Amino acid sequence: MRADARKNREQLLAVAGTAITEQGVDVSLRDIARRADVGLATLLRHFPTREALLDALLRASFDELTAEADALERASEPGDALVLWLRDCVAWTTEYRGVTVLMAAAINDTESALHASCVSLRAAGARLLARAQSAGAARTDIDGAGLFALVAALAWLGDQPSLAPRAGHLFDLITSAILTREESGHVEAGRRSGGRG
Amino acid sequence: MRADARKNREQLLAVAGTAITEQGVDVSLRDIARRADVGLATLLRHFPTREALLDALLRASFDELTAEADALERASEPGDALVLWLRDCVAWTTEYRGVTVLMAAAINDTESALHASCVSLRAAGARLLARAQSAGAARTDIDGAGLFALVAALAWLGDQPSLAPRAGHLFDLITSAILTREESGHVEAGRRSGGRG
DNA sequence: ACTTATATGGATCGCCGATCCGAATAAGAG
DNA sequence: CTCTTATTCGGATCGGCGATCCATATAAGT
Repeated sequence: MRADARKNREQLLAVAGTAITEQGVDVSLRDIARRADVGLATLLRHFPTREALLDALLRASFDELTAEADALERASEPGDALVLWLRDCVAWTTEYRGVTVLMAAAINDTESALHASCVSLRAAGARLLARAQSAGAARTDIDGAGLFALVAALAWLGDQPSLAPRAGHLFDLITSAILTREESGHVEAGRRSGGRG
Repeated sequence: MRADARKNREQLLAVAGTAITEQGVDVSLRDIARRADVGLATLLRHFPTREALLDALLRASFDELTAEADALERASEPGDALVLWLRDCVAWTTEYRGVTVLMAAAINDTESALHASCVSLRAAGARLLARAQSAGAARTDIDGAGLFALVAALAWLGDQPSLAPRAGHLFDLITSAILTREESGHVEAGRRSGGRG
């Protein structure tokens, strides 16, 4: 890639990060281009769609989340690991207002630039879930796709200003519904209705 | 109101109903105006915002839902009444793709034309919830606003094509988490994991 | 220094909702 | 039935959006 192209690309990503943090993922692409001292056409050449821009911007975060899932899978009790990871996923989305809707659209759209990242995330969650289920810590009538949907719904709640105040409480309600209290031996791991910051 | 104005208003509502059923609540207002053989300005004079149009279009449905809540409150077991009503609320939103987001925005926005309808709906749910809680059929760590948020999240799930297939199952999961199995006598009322079809 | 492949961004397109205002017209008075 | 008037209408226009085109500018290699 030519040097000026690389510079513009990086400048665009930096500006996009700021703009999206400030205004959410629906921020005007024209605005981002302006703030990056670049033409709209240049932005769109580097990132043909809003999803492509987001993918470039969030891939690191996605990787962190899946890496964290792996770490928790090795280090924590199955039930704990699952709930802690879900909590972090939901908390992460709050940094990027509106990203949940795009992810929900991307998970079944192989054309979307966000598709692969979303699939990876779902897979990471599915592993933690399966482990918890094997340990008898989570109910077995749910799978990775169901878990993804549940997390998406909770993340969406956090995105709606009027509903966000209840999001933490409803997170606890839903996660304790996932963590079985019937078959598991170590029930206490599931009763973490502490806080969620 | 002048006769031609009334006629246009009714024509607009009829066309809007069709268009929204076909394309969701984000359908172009210009499109609605065109299909109603009316200028865009005329549509916007009758309904200054998208919310105003929707309120006029959906008020009857809102009233039906609150009336149904009253009926269930008189006729059914507290737990049953709550869950049946919640199911109907979620099912209703599926007829108007995208309406959930607007309702979530309206519930705390006194300026929105949908505000009053949303508040009424929340109040109806709160009554059913309080009754179930008094009967020991529902957990007491949730209130009307929490219930509204939960229903909104479930409705939103149904709106996302990729997540909708899980919406029914997750509805059962969440409602059975609301219905307490600890303090209530008639547990069976809560185990309605039948269909949601 | 010159050539060439690459990258740029202004201009333009079709779309959106919001608003303005002269033209059309329904409704009431004489 | 005619005339007046207040109401309503809708074409035109505005600013903003993302998508696309293409003449210009420039980095990189000879």
